[in-house]
Amino acid sequence: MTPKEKHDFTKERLLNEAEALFAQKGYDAVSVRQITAAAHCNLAAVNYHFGSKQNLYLEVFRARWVPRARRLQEYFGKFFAAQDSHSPTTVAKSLAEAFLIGPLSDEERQRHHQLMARELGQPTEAFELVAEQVMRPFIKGLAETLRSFMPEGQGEERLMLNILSMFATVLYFSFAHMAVTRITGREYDAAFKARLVEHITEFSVKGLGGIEKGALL
Amino acid sequence: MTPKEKHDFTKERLLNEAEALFAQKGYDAVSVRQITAAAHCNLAAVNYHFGSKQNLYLEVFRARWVPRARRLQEYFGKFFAAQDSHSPTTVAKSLAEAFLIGPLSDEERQRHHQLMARELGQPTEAFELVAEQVMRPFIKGLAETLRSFMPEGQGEERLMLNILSMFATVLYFSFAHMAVTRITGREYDAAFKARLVEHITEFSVKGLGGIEKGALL
DNA sequence: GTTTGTATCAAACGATCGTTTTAAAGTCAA
DNA sequence: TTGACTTTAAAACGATCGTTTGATACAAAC
Repeated sequence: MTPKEKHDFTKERLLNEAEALFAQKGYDAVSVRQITAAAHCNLAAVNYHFGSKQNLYLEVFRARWVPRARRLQEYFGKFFAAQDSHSPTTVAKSLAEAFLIGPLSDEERQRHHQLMARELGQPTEAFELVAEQVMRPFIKGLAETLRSFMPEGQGEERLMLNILSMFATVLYFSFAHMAVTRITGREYDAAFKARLVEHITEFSVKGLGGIEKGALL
Repeated sequence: MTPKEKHDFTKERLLNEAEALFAQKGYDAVSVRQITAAAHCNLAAVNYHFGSKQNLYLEVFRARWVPRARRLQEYFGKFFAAQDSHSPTTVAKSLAEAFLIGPLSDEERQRHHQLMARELGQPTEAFELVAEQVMRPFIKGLAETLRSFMPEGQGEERLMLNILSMFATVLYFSFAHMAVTRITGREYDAAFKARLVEHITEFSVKGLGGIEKGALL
């Protein structure tokens, strides 16, 4: 194994372990020593490869979180396009499907949403990255899609609130995974996740459906 | 000022400042020195009055969070009782009203929801306290109220999911305050908060309304 | 006036933090 | 084989962490 390959592997192991630990415990609760121990490398590796702990955190978003978010958005796009009809309901269903089942493993999904939730509650420099490169374009696209189902020039703000509420619900059932399990007594097996998709779709339809052409109010 | 009074004041200042800092930055990101500096008392005061930093955190929930949650629930109960008719819609409206406007100052509300969000994402011993003493009884009461509007013996799980989704939405718009402002460009003034209550009520009605007797599906 | 108990204080404890240094091990080109 | 360069390693840096100690101030009890 060449040094360059070893280098790359070490760097990637650090990114993986760092992301898992940051998602699980938060930035301050994780030490560089924990990360390097989990990645089976030397303590100094973080500062050698990333310059600082803070920059490793940012790189986790640049190299892991943002690409994964793009994969999620792609999955959503394809799932939505595959629906035989398009309406606010199918938008909601596709979103729930992508974010709660989708292409990610359970562990990956929870990492993803926990990191997002931490940045939502206490934005750092990483939030700028995520907001500009991922959230804004995706929300903009969603809004354009949904706008075609509503009367013209009406309720741009309402549209935004509904989109945010959908994300809120989806995010909640991922990042509060453990708490939901403890409150409801239900495990997150395939059946329950499918049930959640159904629920979130239905729950979201009113907000979106209220802006559907000719929908009953 | 007697020692006992001085003691009490110090202890309460510690609880106040600790809660604010824990909510704002999280447990690990706050040092005992920061807390005692903010409370204008000696470093040793935390261990003298509370035994440890960890126990101070727990005491924040016992002495501050839980009582405030009870005030919120009382406010909800009175607001709901004051409605001239009762339906899933008025339940949703009362919840949004209590949690987004209600009896709390903006700062208090954000503290409250940020602490809750942190425990939801990463439950500690404090979550047991909150779940048993606050969440379970409140959710149980809500479920009983809502059950009277739905067909018998149907959708107990659906009821739970809808209640959780309502809390998810309400929580989101409080704890992600800063992020929502940066994404939407809207400040959380009185007008926007009233708009949020209206939105959340409407957004939640489908899930709850779907179980309303004779509701249109 | 002495004792008792409570609260606060400065100071220091050992442990751990993020980071830096210095040396060693390795590959690759010349 | 030499020299340049990249990566890993052990050790130590100063700073800060949560906690403990011992002294001091002071009101209340006797």
